[in-house]
Amino acid sequence: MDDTRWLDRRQMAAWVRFVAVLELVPGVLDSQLRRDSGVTHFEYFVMAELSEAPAGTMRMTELAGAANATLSRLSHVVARLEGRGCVERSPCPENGRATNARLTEGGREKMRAAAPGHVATVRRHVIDVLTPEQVTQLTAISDAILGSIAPVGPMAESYRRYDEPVDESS
Amino acid sequence: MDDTRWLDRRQMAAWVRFVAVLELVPGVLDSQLRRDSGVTHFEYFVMAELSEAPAGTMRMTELAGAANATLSRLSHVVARLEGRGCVERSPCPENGRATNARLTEGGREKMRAAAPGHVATVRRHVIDVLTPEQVTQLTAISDAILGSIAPVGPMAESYRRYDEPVDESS
DNA sequence: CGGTGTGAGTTGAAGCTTCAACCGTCCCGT
DNA sequence: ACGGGACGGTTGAAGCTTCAACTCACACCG
Repeated sequence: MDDTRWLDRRQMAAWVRFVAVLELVPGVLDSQLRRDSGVTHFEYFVMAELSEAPAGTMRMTELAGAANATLSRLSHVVARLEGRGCVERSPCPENGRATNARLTEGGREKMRAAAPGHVATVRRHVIDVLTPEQVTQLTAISDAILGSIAPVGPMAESYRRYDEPVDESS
Repeated sequence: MDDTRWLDRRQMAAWVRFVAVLELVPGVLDSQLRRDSGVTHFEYFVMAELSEAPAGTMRMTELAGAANATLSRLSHVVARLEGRGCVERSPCPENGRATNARLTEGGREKMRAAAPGHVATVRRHVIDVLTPEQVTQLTAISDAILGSIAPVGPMAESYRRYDEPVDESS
């Protein structure tokens, strides 16, 4: 009847902590950004992706992939950002059903203002509390987890963006 | 002016993936549980904590700590669970301002039904895609991150619950 | 052409979380 | 004994995400 393979102690130890991280970290990121810059972490991340794209422009679907979000969620968020003048939408000339989102100068300015505080938060709570080896381990662990979630997802490639130009293992 | 220490390539590689994990994993947990058992992951987790407490009972504040949530969020969720007959609330006899939450038999039944599918999901997307060493690494990494978020939080201790020894008494 | 199907986005409602204000209880100093 | 805090919890509104339905455009088949 019950052939469930339950988690053993070591696995539970990892899982309860990981769940806590999943619950708490987003809140920390959000509250720092909202308090200091009036944006959510997701809004920030979306604008960050746009800011790295050529001409600050991306198709909605592509942007959704890059931001790990559904098209619906992205659509709502971009609508909000557009209302605040951070982003502009325009129909894609080549493809009548597609929409392009572009980061405005105002949006770029907001990013410049928000970035230092955000990076500091990321360091304080994640990067700087880990050893360099742990940072590497976190990359591998995240890759493994993501691989099981988005087997051949459209974004699989996009994570590699910051990988070592010259692959040298230690 | 700008003395921000930006993230280097290795750090960015870790961060973008970690952000993706933070965005995607909760959705996976939620949708499996909602589809198969009609509960959110947070509801499940709250009931799981209750189910391990003596008499299936905990004070709201204690439960909030165990579930990594604010009291407000917990209060809303427990109200929902109470409406569905999974949990019961009663004023704490010893302390007039405290409230006890207790898992009902119905709630316990729901847990029994939901647990196998949930554990399978946790394995499929997290535990089983990692090597045993990575599971250990994830524990340490999560601990480090949590330590920077809840410096001396009330829960700091509760994560240790599943640590090594078999010294569990009830 | 017309028809069916799929891709790209948008929208509105419903649900959950967050935020701030609030109420009752307990503790403590005077 | 009493008035101010602090503690424990609840509540309602506002905000964000999810879900399902819907629109419009391209594509391909006959």
